[in-house]
Parts: sequence; structure tokens; C-alpha cells
Amino acid sequence: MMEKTYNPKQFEDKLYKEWEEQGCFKAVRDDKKVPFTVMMPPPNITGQLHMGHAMDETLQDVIVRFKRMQGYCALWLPGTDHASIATEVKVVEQIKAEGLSKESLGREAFLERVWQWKDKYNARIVNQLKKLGSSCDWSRLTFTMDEKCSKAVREVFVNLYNKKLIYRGSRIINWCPCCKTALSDAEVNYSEEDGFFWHIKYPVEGEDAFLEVATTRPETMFGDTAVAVNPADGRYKRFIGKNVLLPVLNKPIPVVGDEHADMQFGTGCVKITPAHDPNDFEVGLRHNLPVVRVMNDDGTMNELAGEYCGLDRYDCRERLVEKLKQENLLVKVRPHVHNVGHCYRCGATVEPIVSKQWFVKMEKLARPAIDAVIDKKVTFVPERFAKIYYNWMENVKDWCISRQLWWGHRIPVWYCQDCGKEICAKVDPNICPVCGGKSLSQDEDVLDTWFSSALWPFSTLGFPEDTSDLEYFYPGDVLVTGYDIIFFWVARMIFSGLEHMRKVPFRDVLIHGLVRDEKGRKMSKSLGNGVDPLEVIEKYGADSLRFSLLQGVAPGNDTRYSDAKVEACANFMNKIWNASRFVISNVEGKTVKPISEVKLSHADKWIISRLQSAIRDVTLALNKFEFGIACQTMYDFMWSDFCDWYIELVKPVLYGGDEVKRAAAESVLTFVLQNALKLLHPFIPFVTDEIYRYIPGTNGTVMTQEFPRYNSKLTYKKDAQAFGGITEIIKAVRAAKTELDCPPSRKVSLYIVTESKRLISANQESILKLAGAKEINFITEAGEAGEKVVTKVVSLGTLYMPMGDLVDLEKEKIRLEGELEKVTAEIRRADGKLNNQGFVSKAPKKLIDEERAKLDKYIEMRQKIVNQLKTL
RNA sequence: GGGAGCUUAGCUCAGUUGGGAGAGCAACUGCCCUACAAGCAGUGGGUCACAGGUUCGAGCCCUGUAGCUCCCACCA
Repeated sequence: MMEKTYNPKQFEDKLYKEWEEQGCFKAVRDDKKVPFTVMMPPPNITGQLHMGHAMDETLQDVIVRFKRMQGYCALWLPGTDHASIATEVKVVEQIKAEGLSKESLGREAFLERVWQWKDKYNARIVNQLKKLGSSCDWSRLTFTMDEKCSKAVREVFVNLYNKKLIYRGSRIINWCPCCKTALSDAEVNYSEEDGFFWHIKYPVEGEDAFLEVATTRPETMFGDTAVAVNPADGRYKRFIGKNVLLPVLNKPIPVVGDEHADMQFGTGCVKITPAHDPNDFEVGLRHNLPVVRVMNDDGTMNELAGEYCGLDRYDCRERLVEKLKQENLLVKVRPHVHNVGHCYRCGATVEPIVSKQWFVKMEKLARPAIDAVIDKKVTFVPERFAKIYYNWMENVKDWCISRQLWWGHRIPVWYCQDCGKEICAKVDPNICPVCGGKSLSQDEDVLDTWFSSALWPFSTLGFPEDTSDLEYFYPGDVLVTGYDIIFFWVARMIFSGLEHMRKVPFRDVLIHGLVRDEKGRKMSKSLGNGVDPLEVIEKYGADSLRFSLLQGVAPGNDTRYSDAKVEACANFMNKIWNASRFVISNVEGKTVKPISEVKLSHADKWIISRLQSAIRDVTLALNKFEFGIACQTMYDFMWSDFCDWYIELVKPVLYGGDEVKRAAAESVLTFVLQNALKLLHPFIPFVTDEIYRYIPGTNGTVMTQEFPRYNSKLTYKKDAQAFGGITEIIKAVRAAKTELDCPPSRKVSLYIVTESKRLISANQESILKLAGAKEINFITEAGEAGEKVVTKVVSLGTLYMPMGDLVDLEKEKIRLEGELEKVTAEIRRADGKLNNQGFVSKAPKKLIDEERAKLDKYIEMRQKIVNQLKTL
């Protein structure tokens, strides 16, 4: 016996455990099956899953369950990411609260702490994924710092190094003074900030003249090694080759002519600080300028800043400006809005700084990765995201992969203390291969997190070993992720797959939007508007949450989370629950015949036909990753067709005395419910499986059943369509009663003029029950129904309902006139179309025929209404 | 500076080969009818941002305009 109310808590955990124990999620190579591979984007171990994850995981789970039911060998490989910088920031915060620091702990002890952190959050994330119902293969759970991932990272690093695609060099990088590490370009977020333009005098050496330089960062002045003017700039041309004196330091620096100086912008004179600005760095290279770094790693000024040494960059700025003012070198200060880069993890203002770092040379890697998308070896869904990808890939600069952090994959490079040789090796070297020296020290830095993420599609399957899994499951089929990490991750997986596996890592990239809060804001910690998926599951159940994240969402679009939406979905779950309870209570303990062995009524055929449409539409939608459409289709089928119509239609049959008809109804109810549950299962796995087990004749879980297939033999086109006429009659009677304020409980008599007597007779009971009527009389003309009647014209004929005193003939006349007007408008519309030469000659024949049929129908209806009006 | 998305019912949003505008929530009316009041039946509500164009036909395709959001690049 099913419980009376839908209570997900009673079965969600139980079912998950069972699935897991029975090995339902396990993907083992099976050469009789076609593999279908989805690699879970490994969530960061920085915290717990948020709504965005919940959506991401749900989408993947739907796809995987769908494919698994379709008979694929479906692998959904789960994992978590060590998230180098993000996690390190978190753990540093944590130990700071204990009065400790990274440095005081030392590398080893610190890493010990991070591993503890990892264990805690990894477990939490796994638990959350399970709560959501994720059907991933837990036996393959991978952490990006697992042995196998480390091996893959080593392999790839060394290979790229040997191919000279990884190099070490001094370049301008983004430096986070707070995390004290280099960042890649992708890890910097720019935002507009109000700042100032300081106009500073640089006196010309040996002349009573000066160049006015405008800068937004005066404190970098100490690192100036030139002033640039445009060679075509008449104002300053003559100074090129001369020196100016750097204020405060009174150090002579040359004036150079360079296109970089924009004559229209600022004063036309640019201070050149190669060590602290990417453009200036380039200018410096062109003019062979020295690179003078004036800042320390923590954002304070170094000894080259003279008296400002040790000061924070902003304090230095303030004092320096003050000094310039005193020395009369400050011309003016103008407010200026400019874009400032921030660290994507801690938010601190990043400082472009010259630094010796490791880089991946992108040029050769990018081209094939671009071509792979052009050649459709990888397809972005929706397509528009390919553009974003191209744009980034085509302009990509070399990738800075070294991080001055402790948590992460250590760079596999050693330096010989004796001969200075740099050794890059897959296995830790003991002696220097050149001089045999034994004092080797490993590079202190770790790799960018995304370096290991980029290998995820194959490192998880055993690369660099030639494993059977790799052969079978690689490349993956679909990668599901948000548009925010196309650059970080998707792009890098594509070029890595091509470079190291010679094959793209996946066929489709399904990009989804962000989950926002009720007001459309991004969910974030600082706003405190995040909603914890676990809390929602606790309150409404995982199925409701899942459905709410899928429903009404267009591919790639952002969506809003709201409790109201989840509540509406919970109502749907409740609806499914109760409808199922109804069906099961009627068939429990019985042997139900297959529908092929019973005589089907019009209503039976109609609902089976509707089911076929639903199966077809859901399958089509899922194949195109249109989850919103799939949900809507199922919702309508389940709620409107099955519950509101079919179950109501079947009640008189079940409660009537005809055993044969009853048996047929039971067959159909069972058949439809069973199929509907299968159809719904990928979306709402828990409730469907819980119910499925109560259906007589089922054995075990629904998740291993075959996904329903559209069967054209079960569409019963003619009968199903004919049944539409019956529902029309029922609706007409209901509407008439409401219009007349007739209580639903009051049964009316129906008089019908029709040419479809047989059809209506066959469905008489349904009409009586659902319309709230007591009898149906077939008549040949209106008069037979009496005087005080309400008239409804429907496709199958004209309905008359004598309603006694409830009928106000005047009102009835007005109402009919209104209907006449509507029908006339329809006739005008159809007529206009059919009289349009263009339409008739160019529109598809099917459409024209349909339009003709409509016109005929409306003309007939108009005639009936006119006749009726005459009698009033 | 370049690019993308959005603008449809009071609210949140669907609407994918161009062929009579939809859902949920809210509102209104009436109903506890043995699956479900977390429900049932019925009703109202939209020049589909604006202006042009293509087409027999445009919410959908093209051009432009406005507002909002986002991404990339960047001005020292």
C-alpha cells in the first residue's frame, strides 16, 4: 500500500542506497553496448555545492539516466578538484583564525592541513551529490590530486616541455599581492573604478623645459625607464633622444619615440614602466629599456623606491603625490574612471609585474582547437557559445601556469645546485644527468589548477597508460558546464585532448546559464543570497528541486531560483503520487493484461495516443538538450491528459459493473502509468522509482528499464481525434453550467442534434459523469429540447440544455450573439486566407486543406447558431 | 572599442525548421464529486520593446533604434 501523501523523505535516501548497492551506477566496459561518457566537472573542494552545481549535476544526471535507459553503457565519472589557489586561500584563512600562518607552519604541515580540509569537504560534496540523486559511478570517484591525475600531469608537462611548448621566462604577469602568486589572464576580473589622472612634470635634462606625463599609478614612477612620445607628434618630436629627469629620484631616463603613445590621449607623453605594465613591457623590448621592478610580492615598495621603501603601494602613492605637489611637479589631478584588475579568488587589485614564471606556448595548440570546433568535431550547444570560444582562442596569449602556492601539483622541474642544469622529468631525479651532482632542488611552485583540469577527460580514465577504459570511454560524449568557465576549462580541455590524445575530448559542449536569486541577482556569499540545495531538498525533496531547475529553462539562459517554483514542482510530485496511488489501488494484487489483449475504448485509445506523442516529444527534446520543453511536455501529459481527463473518464468504468470494460481500463491505466514513470524517471528519479515498484508485474527498479519508444501503431489517429469531439462536448456543458451559475451538483439533461450518434452513445457514460448530466437525448431539431434552453455549438453537433428558471432568454441571446461574432470572425479569417492567391498558390497543401476544413466547420457552426437565434 | 543575450499576461518565464499567442504563480467565480483542497471546474488578462524591410503569411528571418544584463579587449 502506498502512503497517503507524497513524502520524499521516506524513500529518497533508501532508494539511493539501493541503487548504489545494486551497482546501478557502475559503468563497466561492455562491447555489446555503445558507450556514453559524461565527465562531471569536478566541483572545487573549497566548500559545498550551490544551486548552480545543483543545476549542472541535474542536467548531467538527466542525460545519463536517459542514455542508460536507452541501452547505452553510460559512464558518468564523478570527481572533485583540488582548486589550488581557492583552497589555499580558504585554508590560510582558517589557520589565520588560529593565529597561525602558512610560513609558521611550513610547507609540509600546511599541506597536511589542506588534506584534512580536502577530506572534509570532499565527503560533504559527495554526500550532496548523492542527495541530489546523481547516478554517477562512485567506484571511479577521482580527485584531481590523486595518483593517476598526478601521473597524467607529469606526463603532459614533460611532453610539452620536451616539445618546447612549455618554457620558463620573465614576463609581465598578473600578480596578486594578497595571495602572493602569479595568475593567468583568465583569473583576473576587471571592473571600472573611479581613480585619478595625475599630471606630473618630468624636467628635460639640461633644458628649462619639461614633459607633462599623465598617469593613474604614480607610485610605479620609480620603475620608469623612459618617457614615450609619438614620433609623429609635432609637440614633442624634438625631445626624442634627449633625457628627462625622473622626479624625486632625479634619475635621467630617455625620451623615446613609439607608436604606443597616443597623441589624442592624455598629454601625449607616456611614462614607460616595463616592469609594471604589459604595454610598457612591449615598448621596453622595442627600445631595449631596462626593466626595473619597484614592488615586492606583497604589494609594498622595494628599496628602489627610495624613501618609500617598505610602504604599501597605496600609501606610497599618497605620499609621493604629496611630495610632487610640494616640489611643484604636480600639474593637475583629474578624476578618471579606469578598469582595474582583481584577483578572482581574493578580490585584491592585481599588479602587473615582471616575473619569472612557467608558460605554455599557445600558438601551436590553439589552431587545431579552433579547427576542431569549425569542423564540428566539437559542437557547442547553444551554438552561439562557439563564438565566445573562437574569440578567446584566436587571441589567446601564452598561459602562465606557475603559481607561488603550496597546494597543487608541484612543477616537475629540478635545478642542479652544482651545474645549474634544469631537469624536467617524469620521475623524480636523484642525480644531475649532466654533472652527476646530488644536490637537486625542485622548483618551489605549483601548477595552475586548470592545468590538471584540462586533462580531466582522459586522466580519469588512466592516461598515460593505454587502458581499456580509455579506449572504450574516450572521447566523451557531452560535457555540461556553465558559460563562466569556457575559457578556464572547456578551451583548455579541447586543446589538451587534441595534443595528448589526438582526439577531441567530447562531441557536445552543453552550456547552461547561471542560477540567480529571486530578484535576478547572482547568488554570492557576499550578498548572502545563496540558497543551499540541501535545505531545499530537506524541505521539498530532491525531485522537486531537480524539476524546478529544469522547467521553463531555455538552453544557455540564466534562470531564477524561487521557493514558489519549487513548491509548484512539489505539487506536481504530489499529483503524480496521488494519481499513481489511484491507479495502484485499483490494480493492486491483480494480473493486468497487456493492452494488446483488451478491447480499447475511445478514451483508452486517446490517452495511449497522447502518451505516444509525449514519448516522441520528450525523446526529441532530450536529444536536443531541450530540458524545458521536455518538462513541459511531461507536465501537461501527466497533469492535464492523464489526471484531469483520463482518470476521471475511467472512474465510471471502474466503478461500473462491466468486468470486461473494467479489465481494459486497468490495463490501460497500468500501461500508461508505467510508461509515464519511465519517461519521467531521468528527471525525477526518486518518486518514479518508488511508485514503479508498487505496480503489479514490475520487478525492481525503473532505472534499469528500457526508455519508452514511440510506437506509431499506438497512435490510433482516427479514434483519438474522434474522442476530441467528446471532450469538447463535456467542456461545453461545464462552461454552460458555470455561465448560468448552475451548481455543478445539479445534473442537467442534454439534447443533441448530431450526425455522430454512435460515437456519442459509445461515450455516453463519460459525458454524463464528467459533464454532470443525467441523460442524453438525441433529437433532430431544436424545438424538441423545450423553450428555456441554453445552446452550445460544438464540432459534433448542437447541444441543448433545458435549465428552467436559470435560463434568461435575453442573456442567452446576447451570449449566442457573442458566439456568432466569434465564429464569424473565424470565418472571415479563414476565408480571407483561402481567397488570398498567394496563400493558395504558395502555402503547403496540408495547411490549405486544414484551413478549408476549418472554414467548413465554422460555416456549419455559424448556421447552427443562426438557427438557434431564430428560435429565441 | 568589439561581441553576446534579454525586452511576450500583474509576476517568473516557455515558445527551434515562419502557418490561428502558452505555462506556472497571482486575480475572479463556483465546488470537500471515495487519487490529490498541495485539489477540481470555469473566467478574465498580451498592437509579443519600438520603427522599417523580406514574405501569401513574422513573436520567430533581415536592418535600424531604445532600455537592461553579461563577456572580451583596453586608454598610459
